[in-house]
Amino acid sequence: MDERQALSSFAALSQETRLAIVRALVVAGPEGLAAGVIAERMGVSATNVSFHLKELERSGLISQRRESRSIIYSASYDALAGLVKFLMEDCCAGHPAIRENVEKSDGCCSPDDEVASA
Amino acid sequence: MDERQALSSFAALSQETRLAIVRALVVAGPEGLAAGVIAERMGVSATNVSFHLKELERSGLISQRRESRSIIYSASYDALAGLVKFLMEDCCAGHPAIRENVEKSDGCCSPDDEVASA
DNA sequence: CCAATAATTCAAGGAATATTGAACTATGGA
DNA sequence: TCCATAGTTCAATATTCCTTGAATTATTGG
Repeated sequence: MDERQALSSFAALSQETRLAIVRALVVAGPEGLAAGVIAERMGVSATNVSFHLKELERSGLISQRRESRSIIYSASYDALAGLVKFLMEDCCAGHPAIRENVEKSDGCCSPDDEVASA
Repeated sequence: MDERQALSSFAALSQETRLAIVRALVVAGPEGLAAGVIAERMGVSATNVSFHLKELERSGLISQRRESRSIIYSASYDALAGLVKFLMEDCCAGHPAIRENVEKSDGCCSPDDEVASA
């Protein structure tokens, strides 16, 4: 992930609706969600969700595919992982202690926990 | 780190000058850098750097202290670590594989490498 | 106290983003 | 073919963000 991409990703994630969309898509997994479903869940208009989805796609955080009448969006795990890495590298540049801090207090998921489901 | 803080942090990091400032401050360490030094390094006016520093402080990513005539800014490692964690949790919410991916390809710094310098 | 240094705040203009409704495109079924 | 469904694109407006120069505040040295 180069700086331009990171800047664009941060911008994409700095908007409430878009952050919520990314979260929903990450939870949804590779199957993704149709634009209409996303709009409904977020409580925004079709026009508006379309605008935000385009922004997210432009930054590379999500991708789309057509499936019959629907357009299905899904999270780009590579891009998300790349962004985390970018942030970590910036942190570590100064003080490795941060990295430790992140890993120690990680209440998210342990590496060997649910890997079977991937 | 709650959502509001994350949104604000992403917004702060989505601007070229501000991202460069954070990087410089992370490298500078706890001693930090004076506003004037930052302005000079970034090649922007005093007014402009002041604006961006205020934005960064508002989001909690940096903090300031006065030292004689200068105002010294330094990175908030806690906030940065919190942001990394926030992102990781969003990732992991869907697929733990991402976390593995981040850790595997991390060419940044190993936990027991430079910790002595902290 | 006065001048110099270091920075911030204010106000104004310009640029980029976000929101909305109307018009348009693509797909699938009767 | 015609219609309904699912989305997008367009154009206009509103809002927020960025930049700049001028004025202001805080600190130190003479």
